[in-house]
Amino acid sequence: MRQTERRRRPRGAVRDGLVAAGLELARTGGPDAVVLREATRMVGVVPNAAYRHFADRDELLAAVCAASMDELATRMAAGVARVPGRPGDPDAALGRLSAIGTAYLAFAREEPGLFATAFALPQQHAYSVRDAATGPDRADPDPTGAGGTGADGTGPDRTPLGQLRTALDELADAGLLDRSRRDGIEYPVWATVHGLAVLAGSGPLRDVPETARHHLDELTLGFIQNGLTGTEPALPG
Amino acid sequence: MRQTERRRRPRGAVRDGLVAAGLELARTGGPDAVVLREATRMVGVVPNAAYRHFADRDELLAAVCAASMDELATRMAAGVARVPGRPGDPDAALGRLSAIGTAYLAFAREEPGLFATAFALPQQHAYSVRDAATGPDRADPDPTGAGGTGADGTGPDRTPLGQLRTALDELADAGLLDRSRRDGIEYPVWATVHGLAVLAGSGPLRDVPETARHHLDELTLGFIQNGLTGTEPALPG
DNA sequence: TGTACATCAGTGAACGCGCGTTCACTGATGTAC
DNA sequence: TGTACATCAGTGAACGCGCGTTCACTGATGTAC
Repeated sequence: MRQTERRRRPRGAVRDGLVAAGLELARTGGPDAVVLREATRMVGVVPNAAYRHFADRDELLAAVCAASMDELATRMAAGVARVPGRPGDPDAALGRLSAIGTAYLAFAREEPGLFATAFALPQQHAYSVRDAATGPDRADPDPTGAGGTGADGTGPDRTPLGQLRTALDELADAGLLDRSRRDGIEYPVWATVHGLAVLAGSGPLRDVPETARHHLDELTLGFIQNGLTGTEPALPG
Repeated sequence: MRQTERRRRPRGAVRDGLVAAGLELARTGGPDAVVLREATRMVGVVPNAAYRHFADRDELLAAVCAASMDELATRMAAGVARVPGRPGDPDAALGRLSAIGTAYLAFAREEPGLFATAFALPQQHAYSVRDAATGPDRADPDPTGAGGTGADGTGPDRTPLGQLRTALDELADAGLLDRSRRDGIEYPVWATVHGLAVLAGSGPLRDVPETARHHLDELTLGFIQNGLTGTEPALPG
């Protein structure tokens, strides 16, 4: 590979490569590990070449954060899709809500670096999940929490919060969640799962052994279900 | 101040000063802002002087983390102490539990840097809350989550988790929390409050306006109370 | 009570490191006529 | 279809920065006799 190789890469390959490299760095060491020079090294390009594609390091980090969040959303969607049962079926509704929580916790445990990165908003450059989309269109995370189900013409809301809302709507449709309590309930539920993920991932509970960890997961998902429906969850197995 | 000033400081003053300086840095910018050289500058001492008191930067950070956690514990204890009512009184029990959550959320909101630092365990040097104690003795945070109320002869457990356990015990004593559900319930409750603190502090909900933030707080504390006692919390005001 | 000496806690100078970022450049690609 | 030229996307070299950390030192403090 001499100077003939200068422009062999297809359009956008370097940019995509930098984001992919940043994602690998984030996977290993979290957002702080997303080092611009290291990413260019991995792509096989000179450091300042990155500035053809990003204004600065923070903009690269924003892209990596968005990609991490997209990865989480994808895993959650896959977990939900794996649960059989028609909409309106109470068991299916409970199963899908549980799948959402389980996928969230599994991602945090299996990919702690990416999980931390997904929620590490860069200082300067806001990012939307849309930026990370490889598929068609996505909606913004609605950070104001104003509410609604995201049916604003941009397609289903694939963000974690959007998927949670969908599951809670289904729970209400199935008659398991009182309608009067539906409004805004996604935030306490989200907080509970997120809190456990953080405490057990990088927080004071990070050293609990795996069996106890699983127990905490079930205890917490059970607490949520009880808080929503007033019923204890069925014991698995 | 010439060379005569060389050893004017009382014993331990530099070490304490470094931790205090680190705490101020953490208050402003979180754990990453705890820069050894900057702390020595604030104390008015040459950079390598820090190595008389700490093995390396990480050990300084550990002390600052412990001090941050202690600050949180102190605020929680103060909030609980402000609630009147004898032990066993149901209203008082609910009030103290609520005070714990409120103090936790208030600390996260008012001191985001310290809150992040309290939960940013340094890589190498584990810390215990005992390290940060200015008063007599304290118990360790029991990171294994094995359980128990911490009555192991080391005095009352002032850690956040310990205080939460005390409040939940009182709730059970008052008959508001079913004894069969008491065991381990502190973890889902902790996770819920912690999750909201993180999401609203540095997470995707960090830009919600203050009134909505308060609404989220009440919604979440209400979710917890409902999950524990099966009763909706009384509306304030 | 006074002296000798070990220890403690600071100074001064320097190090290597890797980072983000800027500058002037050059060759390859795509477009207009 | 062929040529002229603007733009794009890379190179090469260098910068200043502040960091954590190490070394040899020195003066002040506390202790033993």
